Amino acid sequence: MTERAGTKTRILDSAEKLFGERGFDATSLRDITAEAQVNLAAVNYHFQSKESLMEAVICRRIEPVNRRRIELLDQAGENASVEDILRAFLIPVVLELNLAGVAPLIGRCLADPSQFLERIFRSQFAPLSNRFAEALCRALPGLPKPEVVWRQHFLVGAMTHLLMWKPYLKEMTGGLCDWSDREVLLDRAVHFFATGFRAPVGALSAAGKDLN
Amino acid sequence: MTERAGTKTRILDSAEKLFGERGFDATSLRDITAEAQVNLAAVNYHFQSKESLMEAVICRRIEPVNRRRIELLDQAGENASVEDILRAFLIPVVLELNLAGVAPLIGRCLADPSQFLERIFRSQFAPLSNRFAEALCRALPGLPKPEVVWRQHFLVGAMTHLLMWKPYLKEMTGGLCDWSDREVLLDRAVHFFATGFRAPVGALSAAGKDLN
DNA sequence: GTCTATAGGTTGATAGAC
DNA sequence: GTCTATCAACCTATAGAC
Repeated sequence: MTERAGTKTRILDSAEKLFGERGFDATSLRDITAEAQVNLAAVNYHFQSKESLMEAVICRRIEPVNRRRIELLDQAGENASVEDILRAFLIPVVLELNLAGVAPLIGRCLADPSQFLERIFRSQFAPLSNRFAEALCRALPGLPKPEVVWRQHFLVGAMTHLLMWKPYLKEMTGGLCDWSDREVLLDRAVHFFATGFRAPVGALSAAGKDLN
Repeated sequence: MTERAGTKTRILDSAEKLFGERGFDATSLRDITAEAQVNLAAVNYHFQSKESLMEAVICRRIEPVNRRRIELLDQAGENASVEDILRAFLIPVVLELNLAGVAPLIGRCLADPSQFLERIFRSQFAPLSNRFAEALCRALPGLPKPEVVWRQHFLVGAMTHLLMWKPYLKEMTGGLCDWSDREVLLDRAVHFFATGFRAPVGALSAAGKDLN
């Protein structure tokens, strides 16, 4: 950390930062090498192509996050509550992600449907989603699987949005919301989504019309 | 509709389709003119620049959606329930959006934080968000405003994700989820988020640990 | 491993004929 | 309003010296 990092690492770090800030297509290899203060050709030496670099940048951050999620899910055991499951899913990104630039990057991956990112998604996220869907079905035996998967889709969307707009959130909300206390944010999200997940299926939304 | 639309309209239609499918940066003006079967120079004649075209494409779809949201919110009245408010927010996109290509486009706008789109966001979404935040605060008097805005952030994220991945959702979920019945999807989303919004604040998420 | 130089293609934008 | 032709800038990727 105190020493100047190697060329390969510096390329990954700069690419991570710029991909997260501007998106993949809007970031050129020249932007990256300028930021990393390395030669342009070094990118094609260490990585073969821009796509390979993108994949390396993404997997470097997503793999440990998803490994950790599975680890926490396993720790929660067979009888995990909805809260336990949601915490296992959210803690690695909301609480444990140390580098500020990583959040927007992961958000981009989930927010940019393209042929390339779909491939990444399938290999990195699909198995994870299945594991969590199973756990949620066990914790909520009254809920049909499609309902669980829909609600999981809502959860992933909210988490993605959270990550994507993290740098802009404070000014967007006039200072009302920010990421300064991650533990509170985690509790807030877990509480909100656990309540939603526990909503009994079948009740028409209009049913609440006369409740308040 | 039966007649061949004007050049300007065809450019807007094609740009809308391609921007939604591939994103803004990944779509070139040449892609658009090829799809629209018009000359490249026509873009710079009818619109001044690519950015102006983007703005025109976005505003053409978002303005009526947001106008309709306000209209439905006003119709719901002063004593609107959470469900009423959520329906006013979601109906114009989930139920009333007729063109298939519009959904991914709107998703992109909310999923691509950039200086340019932030400007669009501020002008198109910020006033709307404030109106809905006020309505939600009125419907949920026990909830502090920051909590309402956080939960609104979750809602917008889920809706964005819904729109973005609409074309891929069915295969992503192994056929479990799709947009074929929009009314059911609307009810599902309204019910889920209304339940979440009604969650009493202050309860620690861990409190649910022993509930099931 | 790192550099210079450059190939080969694409981009957004425009000038000027019709 | 619509076209052809073209510009200058940018891109990714690579060849080859050191």
